[in-house]
Amino acid sequence: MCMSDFQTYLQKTAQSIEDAREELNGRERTGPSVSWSEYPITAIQTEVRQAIMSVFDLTPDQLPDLEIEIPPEHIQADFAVAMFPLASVLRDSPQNIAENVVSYVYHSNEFQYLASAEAIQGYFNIYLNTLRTYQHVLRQVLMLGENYGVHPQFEEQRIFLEYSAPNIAKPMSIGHLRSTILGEVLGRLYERGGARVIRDNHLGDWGTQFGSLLYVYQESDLDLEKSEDPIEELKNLYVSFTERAKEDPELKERARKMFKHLEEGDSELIAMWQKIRQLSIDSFERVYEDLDVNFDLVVGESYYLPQARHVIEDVEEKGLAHRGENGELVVDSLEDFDTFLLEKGNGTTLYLTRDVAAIADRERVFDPDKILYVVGNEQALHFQQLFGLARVMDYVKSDTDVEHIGFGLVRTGGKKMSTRKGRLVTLEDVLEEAVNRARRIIEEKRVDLSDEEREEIARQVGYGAVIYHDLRHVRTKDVDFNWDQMLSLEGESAVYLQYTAVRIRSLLENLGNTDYALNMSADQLTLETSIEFRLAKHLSLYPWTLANALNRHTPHILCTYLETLASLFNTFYGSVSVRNTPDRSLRASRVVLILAVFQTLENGLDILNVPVPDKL
RNA sequence: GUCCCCGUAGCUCAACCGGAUAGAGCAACAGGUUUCUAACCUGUAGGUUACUGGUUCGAAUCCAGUCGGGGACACCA
Repeated sequence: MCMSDFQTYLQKTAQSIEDAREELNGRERTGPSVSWSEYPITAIQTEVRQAIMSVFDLTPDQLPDLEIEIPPEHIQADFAVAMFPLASVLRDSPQNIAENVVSYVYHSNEFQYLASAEAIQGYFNIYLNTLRTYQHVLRQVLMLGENYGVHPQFEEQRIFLEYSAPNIAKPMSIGHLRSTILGEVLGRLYERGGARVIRDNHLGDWGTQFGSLLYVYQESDLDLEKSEDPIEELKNLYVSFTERAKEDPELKERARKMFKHLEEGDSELIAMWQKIRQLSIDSFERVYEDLDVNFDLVVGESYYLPQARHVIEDVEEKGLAHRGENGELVVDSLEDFDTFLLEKGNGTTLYLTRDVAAIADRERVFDPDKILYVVGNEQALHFQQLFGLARVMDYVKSDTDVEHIGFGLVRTGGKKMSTRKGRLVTLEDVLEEAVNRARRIIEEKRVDLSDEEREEIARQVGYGAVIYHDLRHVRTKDVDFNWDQMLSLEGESAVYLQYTAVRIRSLLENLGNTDYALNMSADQLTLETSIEFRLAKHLSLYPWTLANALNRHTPHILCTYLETLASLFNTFYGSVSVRNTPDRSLRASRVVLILAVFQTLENGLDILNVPVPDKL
């Protein structure tokens, strides 16, 4: 009977997993399907390939991958393609090849977008039909609206995405933000790529640390019911324990024993554990709600305890492991890395044991095409061991991609943050400070607004700053935590993008009714300045940017893209007055342009989970 | 000790994962608003890509070594 509480918990969790599976299977799709061929940028690429194939009489198979590049500033051309990969195929110099293609384009009238071209240093540089490109790009953006950028890269695939994964009984640190935000954004990127994503918050709710915690908690006079901030109190208990354990190694042993009792199902300990777990989940929920982060599944490590026992049996049975001198189970070395433990000497499970069980369960239940883990780089070895063992045990199919999407540490004072060592910046503190800083500025700038309006804006700007700071850096590099830098509200920051979006919205309001612009057909669109064309050209690259960010699992590519878009728009804004454009059709065209910019900016910010305020 | 990641302008970062004269923001300097939001725009200045060698048509990017910083390594997660 003593296991009954835990059994009930296991059953309820199993049911929630089953519900998620049903929901996933029933999920129609995450959005409409948009094929690559609908995008002008793809059509441009096709024309380039067509030209090359015609000139040299090649079949598509013979054509190497030719990427369309954006030429450096001193080159006038709109796009460029390097001919170097063709040189070995055609046994000719890149420059000659480029010249041949240029001459073909010059004499041909079969192209819609390619207007002219030039050959420079082995590059095939193309000049687009400005007007037609402008018209088609803008039309496409407005036609697809919030679906502009959707592409079929991972059409119909199932992606199992683990992220956030905070440890219970501790406040979320600024380090958890990286996993939480990266995971959320990657999920959204996959959905734009046509995938069905299952988001799993893999709670750290089991392990020897709870032996430690339950030990000090029992000893203390802390009353969780009456505490105002139970999580903070529990963290303090935990920190005090690790400090004492440093002096007194005996304490560690007691913690391990306590954990053993927990794993054996001691009903009193289970009850305490459940209470602490629920309190933690409640406190996490507040943060997730604030950040607009949503999970399909919240399953902790604890759920996999029974399955982890089976893993231990299976591995032993397969003869992949041996017992060490204290009875611990040692997995023999796999591939490139050394031996590692799967069971402790006292018969309890490890993080890795439960993770192996978890990956097997995910494969079995969800049959995913990919299983992705958004977890810090410092756990790289753990995932090597996990994936290695899961493969040899056939817990994952050979055609299932498993990948550790690692990210750099958030360091404080040049060192790793650590709860135990008291070097911790909590996420809630950071978000609060961010909102405070934003509030101070908005109170100065917009005395005309009500307190409620300013509070809402401060929240959106503050949260946006924190989220964006994390996203705009290359994922794998470490970042040093710095208040001023993280909460900077100028230059390359979320507020620049938010400001630009609000500026466009305000501009549109100022122009009154713009329905006439929406009703324009593509061939009525016209342009006058080079900045208008540069904007449209940049808009055309948005779908590729999404695919690129997705393939490399690096949202910062999208950040850079949006910053360029905003910068181009602000240049346009500074040099052209839409309202005072005398020519009616040119004015209407400009309205279409800014609508398209706004739409793309909004689509991108939505993926990055950065809110767009009404005013600023 | 072994393994992994990183080193780019004074500072914080990019460089589409081998391509053309390495780009932005901040800070500095010089300008711009009686006109659609100046949290903005325009311009100037700032570099031996830590160092040394190698690979090739071509290197910040790949390889080797050196220096410097960070991280992971059996009963934490």
